[in-house]
Amino acid sequence: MSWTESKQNRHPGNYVPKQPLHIECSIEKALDVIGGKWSFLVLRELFGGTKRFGELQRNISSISPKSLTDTLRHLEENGVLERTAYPTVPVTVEYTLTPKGEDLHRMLKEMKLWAAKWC
Amino acid sequence: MSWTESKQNRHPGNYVPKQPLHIECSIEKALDVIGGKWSFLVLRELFGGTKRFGELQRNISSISPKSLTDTLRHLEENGVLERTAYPTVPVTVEYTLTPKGEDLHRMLKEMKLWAAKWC
DNA sequence: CAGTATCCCTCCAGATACTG
DNA sequence: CAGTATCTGGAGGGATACTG
Repeated sequence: MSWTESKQNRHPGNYVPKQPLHIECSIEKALDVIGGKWSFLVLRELFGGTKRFGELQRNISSISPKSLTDTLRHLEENGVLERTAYPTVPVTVEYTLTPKGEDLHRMLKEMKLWAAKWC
Repeated sequence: MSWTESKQNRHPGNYVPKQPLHIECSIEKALDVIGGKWSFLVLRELFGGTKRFGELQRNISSISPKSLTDTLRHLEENGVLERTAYPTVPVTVEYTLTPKGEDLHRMLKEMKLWAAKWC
């Protein structure tokens, strides 16, 4: 998908950090996961438990199916959620946070605390 | 600046959250501050102390003056850094984190911890 | 030195329509 | 139901040249 590629290009290759590389790389990775336009809204839904495609689409009312798919794929590729398809007719698909995804809660909480304090 | 407006539009108005509004609004605000393409690289420079425009431009080697200006303005508008101009010839301008900006450190640390654990 | 001012162009987001 | 396919506008960002 183009999103992944473009996000990786967000900081052009000729930037050479002077401090240990893993610092900003890891921050960049975290931003890559939650920084997308819809990512944290989807994550927020899933913190409330497993959800299906249609539920997500309804709860995040202005999202298009394309954007939702893109977001879900991106989150899945990053291992923060899991997609499960059941061979019913019609098909049933569920999205659930992985432990890695659940663990994002601490990060988001800090963001919330910061904003609560300063905004 | 168009950036500010566009960022505020990132979540279209017709999305109506079902849980307390301040939760995702605050997360959104935090993301608005650090989520920009260059934001956290600039912030990272400033965590190391006050810097001048030219220093920032040199240290973040691939950034254009336009993008650097945009990023600095955006951060200034959000109150995380302060711009100080000294009437020397030629002009001297310094950028320093505000307490609000310094306080972002906790957030970024959590992001780093998450990535260190899972990536 | 620390920016503006333009131009240009890529490329993603959203809308819409369609389908296994 | 849970997505793809396709088209599109317009913002975002780089390059370059210029300036108080």
